[in-house]
Amino acid sequence: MTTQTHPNLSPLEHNHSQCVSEALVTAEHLCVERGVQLTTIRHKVLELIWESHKAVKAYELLDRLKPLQQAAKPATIYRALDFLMEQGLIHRVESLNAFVGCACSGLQHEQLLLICKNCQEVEERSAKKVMSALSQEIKQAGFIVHSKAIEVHGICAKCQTLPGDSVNSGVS
Amino acid sequence: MTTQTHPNLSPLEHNHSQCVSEALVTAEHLCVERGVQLTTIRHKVLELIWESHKAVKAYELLDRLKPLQQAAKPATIYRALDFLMEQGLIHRVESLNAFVGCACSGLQHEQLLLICKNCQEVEERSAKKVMSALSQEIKQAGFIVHSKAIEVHGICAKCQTLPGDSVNSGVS
DNA sequence: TTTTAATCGTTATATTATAACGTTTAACTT
DNA sequence: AAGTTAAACGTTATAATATAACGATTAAAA
Repeated sequence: MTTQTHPNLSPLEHNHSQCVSEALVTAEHLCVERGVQLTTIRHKVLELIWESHKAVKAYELLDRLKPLQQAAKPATIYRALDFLMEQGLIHRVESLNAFVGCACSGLQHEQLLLICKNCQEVEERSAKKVMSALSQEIKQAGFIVHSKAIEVHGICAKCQTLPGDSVNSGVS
Repeated sequence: MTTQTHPNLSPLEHNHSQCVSEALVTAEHLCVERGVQLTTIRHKVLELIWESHKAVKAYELLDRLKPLQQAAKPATIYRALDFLMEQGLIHRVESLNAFVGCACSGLQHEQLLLICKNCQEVEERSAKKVMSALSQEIKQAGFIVHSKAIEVHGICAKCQTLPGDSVNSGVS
């Protein structure tokens, strides 16, 4: 297995610190390019989100931010999340009311999210064929798109190989 | 324009009472077939949801149920919604925390939802090509699906032809 | 008809998110 | 560099969404 990227997520199975630093460096560059401020708070929140590839809840982030930022309140987190979403640095997982780092920051941004019920990790896929079929369908409907959410829940490849949890089996 | 179905939604532009009664009759039949109880409360909630093709919030339903059901409390609504979702009689719109009647009840159930930001109506589409591309993509990822949510926000065809609201323009 | 399971009533509370307003900090203007 | 404006943040309060828990009632099964 390579250590370059996250072929199938999980801090244990890829070089996660590299994964994180890539994301942070990219975020820093993008914010400079765009003339927007990746403030200390925003940077910290982005780091916290990137601690794993799991979808993370706003109030969980708040709990984890408080030790680093005494004054942190719900608004602190939600403002940071709003900023990070506007900049395409994180995804909101609509079906979980949760958030996850975006590995494709700055590029094509609406992605297929594969959300594992067992390990909570979220895999992003650009799914080009899905996206083009979707664009066609939308065009046929005469609909003007503002945003898309394509979220699939189930069990990821990694968890399928694991024993127990009575977590396997499902519908295609 | 035909009065048979909802070619492009909105109670004003199709025979909505027929649309509703079809949905209710289908629901009643399905529940009998399945040996599950479409109780008075559940039936009322389903009717309320079908009052329009808009996505409707749980607490809005609660307010509208109260006059018909004195004892209604949040749990009353959420229990009914859970039942209706289990039976595939409604969709949960994940990106709005809201609910909408399902016109395809009992059939293939995971659909593309086109959600209009202007009129709040939700158009369901089976989008076969999208679904098959999605299945392929998921298979490639080695992922086992439990559920899918495919939600697109934007402006529906009908609202595009309307004046004002500075609601048009968007990305494909 | 007894037993069991499903549904509902009720109270309480957890979770998620936003509003509003004043203060501080950063960026822009001259 | 000083004054001006806009962005970000602190803070309090509260709105909106959702679930837990437990007893009472109703329906179904044995």
